[in-house]
Amino acid sequence: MLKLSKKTDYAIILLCHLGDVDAPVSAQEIAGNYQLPQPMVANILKQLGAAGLIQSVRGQNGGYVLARNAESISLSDIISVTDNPFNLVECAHDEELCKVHQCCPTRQPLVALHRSIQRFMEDMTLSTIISESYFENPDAGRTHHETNHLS
Amino acid sequence: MLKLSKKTDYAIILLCHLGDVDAPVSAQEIAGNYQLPQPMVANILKQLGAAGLIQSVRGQNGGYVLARNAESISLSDIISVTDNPFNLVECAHDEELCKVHQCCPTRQPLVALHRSIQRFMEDMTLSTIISESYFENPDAGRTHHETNHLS
DNA sequence: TGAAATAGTACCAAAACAGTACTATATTAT
DNA sequence: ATAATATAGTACTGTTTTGGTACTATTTCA
Repeated sequence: MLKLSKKTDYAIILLCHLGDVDAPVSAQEIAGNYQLPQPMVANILKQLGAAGLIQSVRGQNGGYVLARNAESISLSDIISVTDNPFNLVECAHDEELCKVHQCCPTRQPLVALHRSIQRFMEDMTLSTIISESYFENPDAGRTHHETNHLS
Repeated sequence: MLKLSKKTDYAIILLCHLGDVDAPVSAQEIAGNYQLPQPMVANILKQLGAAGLIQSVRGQNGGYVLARNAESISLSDIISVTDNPFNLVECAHDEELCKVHQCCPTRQPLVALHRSIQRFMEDMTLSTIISESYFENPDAGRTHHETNHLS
């Protein structure tokens, strides 16, 4: 349906948080902070860790920190982990998958759209996201940031 | 999962075909021509008709024709019918849906991505799609265009 | 040694997707 | 007239994806 999954939405929130803090942050801490389901958050963090976007610190007082600096993590990287590799159309990556790419009316423009989105997501880094997120409201300093997001 | 549905993929193919022909074309004819499931094609055409993108001609020798010229039908129009109105993120359309838009780290960049995609889809018209589709292969003149498309 | 973390899976319910089927109605050719 | 060929409208269904939970094992620190 051409929309991002909640997993991706959550992942961006988690990574933004990690990008703002130096010490390891635990799944529980983040889940509580944003009122997100704790097991979901834990699972997403595991996935992000397995993908190498974040690094884990095990044991008590453990948690997660960014594995690389926020400038080098793109929206595309995140979506690849939580939403599968981006594929607006199958044939965008492998021409062979479309048996009739020579005469297919949809291929050309859809691949163009795919590339346009792809490029946007590659240029949009975590640090950009963090710097663009605005906290201008009076409650910005509170501990809890309720989030009610993607469908 | 950030991909287009088959319905949308099919719809584009159908509309491209209608844009190339003047006389009404039946669901059966198109289904046979592109090797697509006939009931699916029929349903999509009904939906496109109900949405006002195409006009129906009932009775024998009936079928469908474009309701407006191909320049005035955008990819956005098509997707609205077959994929629901485009909503990368819920809050892109109604700020009130996000209880905490003031402090939500994802809102700003995701709305930017949403608008970027939206704009592309509005600028991409059916006539552009038709003119950009290439038929340079030797079989282009054949009656049947097999299509094996989106997942 | 116990508490608090992550690691790795496996599982499940609900929603969306892809496709089918059925009944009714309209138009045309014979 | 009437049979054939269309659309109109809608309801149904199996499969896949999504969103979320649960469980067991391992690591680390106090």
